[in-house]
Amino acid sequence: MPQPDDAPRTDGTSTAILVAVAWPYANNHLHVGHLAGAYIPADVFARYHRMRGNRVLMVSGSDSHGTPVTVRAEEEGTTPEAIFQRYHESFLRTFEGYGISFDLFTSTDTENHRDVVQDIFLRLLERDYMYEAEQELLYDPKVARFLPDRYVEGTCPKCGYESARGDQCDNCGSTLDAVDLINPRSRLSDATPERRKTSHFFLKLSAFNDRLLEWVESKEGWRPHVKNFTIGMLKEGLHDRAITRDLTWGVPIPLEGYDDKRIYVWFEAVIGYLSAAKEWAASDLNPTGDAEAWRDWWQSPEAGTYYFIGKDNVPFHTVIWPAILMGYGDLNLPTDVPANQYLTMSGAKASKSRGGVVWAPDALERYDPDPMRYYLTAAAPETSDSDFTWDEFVRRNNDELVARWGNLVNRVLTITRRNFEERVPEPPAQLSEESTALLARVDEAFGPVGESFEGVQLRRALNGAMEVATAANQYLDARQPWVRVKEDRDHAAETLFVALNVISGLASLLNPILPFTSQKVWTLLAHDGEVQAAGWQRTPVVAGTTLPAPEPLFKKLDDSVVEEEAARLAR
RNA sequence: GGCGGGGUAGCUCAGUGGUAGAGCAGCGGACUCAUAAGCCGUUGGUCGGGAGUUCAAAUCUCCCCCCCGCUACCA
Repeated sequence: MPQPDDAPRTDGTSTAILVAVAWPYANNHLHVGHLAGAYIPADVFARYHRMRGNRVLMVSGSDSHGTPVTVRAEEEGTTPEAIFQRYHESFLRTFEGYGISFDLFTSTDTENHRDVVQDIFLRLLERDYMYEAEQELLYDPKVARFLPDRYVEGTCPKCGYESARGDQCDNCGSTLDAVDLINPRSRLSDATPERRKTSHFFLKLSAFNDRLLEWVESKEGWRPHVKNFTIGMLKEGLHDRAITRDLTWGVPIPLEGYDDKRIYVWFEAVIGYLSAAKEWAASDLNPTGDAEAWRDWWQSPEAGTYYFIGKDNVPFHTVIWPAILMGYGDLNLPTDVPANQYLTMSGAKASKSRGGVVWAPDALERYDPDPMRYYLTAAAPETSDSDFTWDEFVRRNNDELVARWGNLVNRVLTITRRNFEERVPEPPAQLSEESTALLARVDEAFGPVGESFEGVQLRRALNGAMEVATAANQYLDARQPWVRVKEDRDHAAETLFVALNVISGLASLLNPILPFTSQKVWTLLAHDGEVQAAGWQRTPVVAGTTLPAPEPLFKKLDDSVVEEEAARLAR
């Protein structure tokens, strides 16, 4: 059977890698925090594995269901479908613009997803991992809807704070139960909520507690905050959770007599990873035409499955989703969940609801995707919250991309073309020691840089590649080809030949992070095809090749950008 | 409150037992091919505080202080 990804391999093996990325909630545009937290790391990881010749399937989709979508629709006097559709399209444009290379970006609003969810629901019910039970919840009679705890406000029974939310008091920090609030009122209508009994399906999470704990404790290499947080949760003990709600917008329950209830998003959305893989396999996007191809990623024991999410999503991916998978059976559990922490905006937490957000589509109107990808990778919140500042963006763009890397390419190509009839010069039969050492340096970098990408230590990978660019600049300064070309042409020829080869290696090393400009470098070196298809290795630059005229890879940004963006943020 | 992450040079951060590191900023220098970019040298830290283990601790243990997040019927 032909493989969906037939890129060359460097080590003779090809592994199925599922790159599963958080499902954005379709109630607003994406901001740079989303890009840094999930989409860019996922894409960098996926592109690296494609270069390695692995079969990558990268999927996600819009989360179309949920109370906020419904509420927003009512505010705007439109339908949840219309809200979801608007932002789904925005997401697709954003991904295209930033080069986020999904194999499929679908949504939870598909028949396929409904079928997959209902299949899982029924099997878990059949296996006694679900049960029906009655519970008492708050109901808003004015809008005729049961209220999530968050949508109830009232006086905190512990501290007397008058605007406590149903789930937690912002004043004293206590965790609350909405039915305990004094003078409760609905945030949807200001009506006084009433208690009503309602029946729901519960997922028996408690049944998976021990298995989950054993599984997580066996995981090596997980980020400390992900692993420790999960273990802590499991040691405290899981409680069963209702997975249905009294709603009409969502996946219907596949049983008679539940027309006014829906399967709730937190159970249903994570299933999207599986339904998206199935949708992809059955679609024209799958070059093999084999609708069962999804099994390569979900059932093969050699496959790797990686989930790129923000830290607020950790419990759903390290506890609930694995529990569902265990209950259903015969499906791979997550290999790793490299959740990122938060990206703050000049010190403040990025938030869709509050201001101070850099919107992803907006930023792309003023800046190129690669500098954004570079900065958001270099400053990614991998181990702790990190801060986005325009000052740092401008500095990294100017000092690192323009001055160190872009200028390296530009200066080498310019000197070469001017002095060697626009061709790659012929090196001597025997390279000097320093030339051999530099070529070895770039070739050997593929090892550790690759390992860093595999371990989702993207900042480390980026630094590993950029150090090679520094070494190349040092080499050039030491050998001064612009001087030697006048007195010892062979010496300069060797220098430039080696430098061009190092640049070729760097284009590949940086391609996962900088796909647009790496391809540009590829073209400037007169290589054929795509850098990605050349594999995870340096592609030799051949003497005698005619080189096209270079043009700058990156634009230098003026410091005034910092004030302009600050003014924009303040609006 | 509980749990988790973090507190290392002016700034952003790397570094999990063996004589404190990078980039930027600052200072000095040589060069001039290149988007006035690149290169060399250099100033600068009692590694949050305290105690302990060890021949040796930023790195392990305990206590304390500070910042951030999570606390699952919001996703």
